[in-house]
Amino acid sequence: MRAPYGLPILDNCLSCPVREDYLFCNLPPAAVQRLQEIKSTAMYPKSALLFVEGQESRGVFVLCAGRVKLSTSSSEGKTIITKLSDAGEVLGLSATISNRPYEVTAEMIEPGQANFIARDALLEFLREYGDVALRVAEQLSRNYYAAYEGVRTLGLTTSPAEKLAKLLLSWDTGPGPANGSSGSMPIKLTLTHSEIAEMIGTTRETVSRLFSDFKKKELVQVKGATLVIRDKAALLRMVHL
Amino acid sequence: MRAPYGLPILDNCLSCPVREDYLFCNLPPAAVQRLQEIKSTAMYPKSALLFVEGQESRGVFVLCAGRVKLSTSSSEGKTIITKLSDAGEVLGLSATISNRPYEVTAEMIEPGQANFIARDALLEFLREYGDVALRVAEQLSRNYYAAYEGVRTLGLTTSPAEKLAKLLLSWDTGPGPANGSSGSMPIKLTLTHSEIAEMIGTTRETVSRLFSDFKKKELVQVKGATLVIRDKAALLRMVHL
DNA sequence: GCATATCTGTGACGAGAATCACACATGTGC
DNA sequence: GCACATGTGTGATTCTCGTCACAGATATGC
Repeated sequence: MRAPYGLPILDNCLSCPVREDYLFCNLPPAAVQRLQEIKSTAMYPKSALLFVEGQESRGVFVLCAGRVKLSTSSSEGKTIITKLSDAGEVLGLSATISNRPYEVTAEMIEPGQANFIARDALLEFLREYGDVALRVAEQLSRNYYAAYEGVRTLGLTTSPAEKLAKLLLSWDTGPGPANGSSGSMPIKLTLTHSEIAEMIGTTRETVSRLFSDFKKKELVQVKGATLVIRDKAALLRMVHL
Repeated sequence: MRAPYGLPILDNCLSCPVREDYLFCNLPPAAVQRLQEIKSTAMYPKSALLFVEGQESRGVFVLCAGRVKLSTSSSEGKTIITKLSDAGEVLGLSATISNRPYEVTAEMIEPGQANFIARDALLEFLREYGDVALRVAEQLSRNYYAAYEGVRTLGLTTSPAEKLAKLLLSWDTGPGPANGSSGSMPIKLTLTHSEIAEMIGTTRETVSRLFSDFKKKELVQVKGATLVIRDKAALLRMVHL
């Protein structure tokens, strides 16, 4: 097995490297064995498409390494990014389970690796391991809540400034929720301004201007692709959800 | 048993008056019997609240008669209506199943009747009747798709005019999808302009002006609380999703 | 049927974001 | 290291839509 795109192949890709509460984690050994049999692993370069909006759903992808952006577009070419997914997440689940076309497009934003599980094999697997089916229900419920949060953000937020503040805060992996004060961990900016605009439903220029504003007001600090939140409290004050 | 609010009590409230594909329809007799035992029925006047956003979830409501609006608000008082529910629908399912607080507020917009099923009884019932649990998963998936559609509408639609056109079309129960021509069934307007504004994320004044525009352009015709779509094709042309 | 509350229509005005245009910076591949 | 593609910053301009204000129209309750 080759390892294209300069990445080592991960053999333990289903062994839940990050968190313990992912869909296929902590399963009985027999189930894990079965999963290993029905999955197929592939490497993907940056900007590879795992699946495309409207395409007949074939199965689910379990992301092992790399990051994925999920997006949807109007016929007029306007695009919104609905979610960024990290290693461990399962993509295409709702569409596969309910046998509808993929509702979003999944594109790698950095090179990575994913396991594919075809629908038929997955359904059979779920029939065999009932408790995993329950996990699927929970995951679907999480999907719903995530989409619902999107509705709240898009529907209740007035200004692009507020949306950007909310987005930056959602990226913040600070020292804990109770710490409303200033400093925070640096954030690696993997998205372009255009993509950020697509996440908050505004234009690229507006995002540029907002970053200028935020820097001027010393809310954030940007150095290359690294962003540091300097005044988390002020950002929180901007968000009225 | 009294019948307040001038409405007769519906005894066959779980017998699926409208469609056959609702959650608790076409169940085996034993399951129906069990449901009858664990449900409790109540009448509600207009603007009664079945449950409130943020409130600890107690169980689900099966709407028998009347209509309900589901909404969520920001701390600043801005409100969006996420959905209007009709008789037959199950309210509060996601929150109850995943044991989270209700994510929306459910308010009667006309007097009606609903069956309440407490969480514990529901979960026990689902454990006993596994195929109903599957139906629940399907319903959750539908909830997800509905919320996802909301994201698309709010995120990809540019103008309030387009959103209103889309909303009116969604209310249209015309002679079939293939008929893109003019005439359509009259629509009973149950919402105020303020509420319509809350559905499409704009202001009351803008909705008023849009209706004026639409009337002037002979897209629609309004007489009292009755709205008729006169030029469906033109409305469709306005919607670019 | 009258009084009061709620809803609707419209004008004037201004803030703020989209659009267009272009210069400059930063990558990326060869 | 150079050329080209991609990304970023910023001005000038336009225009939509939110806000405020108020008058008239409908409901609603007593």
